[in-house]
Amino acid sequence: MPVVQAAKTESRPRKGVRTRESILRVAVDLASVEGLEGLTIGRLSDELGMSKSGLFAHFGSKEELQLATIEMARQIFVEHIVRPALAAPEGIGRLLKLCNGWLSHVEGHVFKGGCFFTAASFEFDSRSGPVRDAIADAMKSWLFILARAVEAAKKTRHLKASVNPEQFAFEIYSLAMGANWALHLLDDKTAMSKARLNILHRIQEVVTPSCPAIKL
Amino acid sequence: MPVVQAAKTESRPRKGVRTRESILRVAVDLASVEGLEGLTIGRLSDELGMSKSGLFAHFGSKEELQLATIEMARQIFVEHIVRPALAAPEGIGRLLKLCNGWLSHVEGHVFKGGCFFTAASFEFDSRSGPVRDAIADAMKSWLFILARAVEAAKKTRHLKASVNPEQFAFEIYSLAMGANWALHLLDDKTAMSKARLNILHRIQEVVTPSCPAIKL
DNA sequence: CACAAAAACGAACGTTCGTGCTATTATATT
DNA sequence: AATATAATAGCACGAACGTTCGTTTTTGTG
Repeated sequence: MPVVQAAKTESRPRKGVRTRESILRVAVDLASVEGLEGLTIGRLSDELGMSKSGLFAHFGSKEELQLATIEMARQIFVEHIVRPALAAPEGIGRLLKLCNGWLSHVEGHVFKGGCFFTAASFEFDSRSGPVRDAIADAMKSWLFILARAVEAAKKTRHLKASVNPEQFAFEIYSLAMGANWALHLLDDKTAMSKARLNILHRIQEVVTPSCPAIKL
Repeated sequence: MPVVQAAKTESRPRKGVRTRESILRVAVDLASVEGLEGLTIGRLSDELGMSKSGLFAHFGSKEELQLATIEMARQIFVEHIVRPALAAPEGIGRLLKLCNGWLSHVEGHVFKGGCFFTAASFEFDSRSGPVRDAIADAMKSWLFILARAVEAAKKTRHLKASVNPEQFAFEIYSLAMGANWALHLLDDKTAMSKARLNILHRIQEVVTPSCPAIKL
């Protein structure tokens, strides 16, 4: 009587989940360039040198593939931007690290085509369904993390008590999105440093006298 | 001997150009929702109750259709946002009218799916070719108009001399894009009024004492 | 090693994509 | 009203889409 074995701790994952993961890593990059709709099963299987049907079996539908791709992008994002920032102690330092991490990941090479979620946001913002919801969810989480960092920086008396965390997080993120836009669409190499100045300036407006010197 | 007749002034345009225009009006709305790649000739011809081939003949290729759609969107944008603002005299008033016009067109119904160009920007920002170039061109024009309005407001002594027009225009536009994003993806009804406050606040930072009271 | 389960494949489905043709209908001008 | 031209429709194409199926290969385990 064959029984599904509960995953042993530390044991090498089954072949299936390993391929699934490698598929999704490529899918994320492909989608960040071509969009989540432009992400095609045929194109993806070509890229990986495997058959369409073999790949397809891992997901069962295109929508499932899209959702899994979003989830993978989310993990990569957390790994590269959120987790490193959480290493810093709460306060202005962590907030700056979040901002800088986000800006770096846009110019850097975490995703091939700039920020995965920004692209996905504008692709699905006028649609409905599970994919759009998943993107919106991820974005709300990110804004929440940013807002919580602002709130914490208020608690450590680095930021003025008058600051509205959600509002402020949103402002900062808007400036960051603008930088992503200018860098990729307008090919403006100076966009990132300008954005760093913009954000720094905006933060500087609301720091308390007791806040240590900041830079990005 | 058939000769191509130069368009008589004030004469009703040929049937061809009339249908072409009505096609493009629908195309703009469709593309603002489904994206410029999602804009499909079959879907578009269905929407208009005409044949694929008949519609196709107007453009000769999908890329031409995309380019024409962008051009039409540009005209609509100018008509609804730029031209009304140019009615106001140079200075802070015109700048505010530009900002307000843009924000209104996002919540309003100029394009079905929010700002056409913002969506197109993020769809094509990692690609290359004529379509991407056309979008980038349109965006540069818009930023230029915005920056020129800032510059003019400096000349009229409404804004401080220290303001960098390009940089400032970019900041304002980033905040506006953020509002578009929050409204449509996060379905945040308060996004627009928040954005108005954000932008107003940012402008207020750089007005001169001689500048009249401003509001958005 | 044997053998069941999992994973990958190859071929084909019906549909839609963009794009050519040719024929027919509508328009505009003499 | 006749006629040349412009506009549209009809049909077909090859390719790619997402998806299904039955078969074969690979993998992990007793």
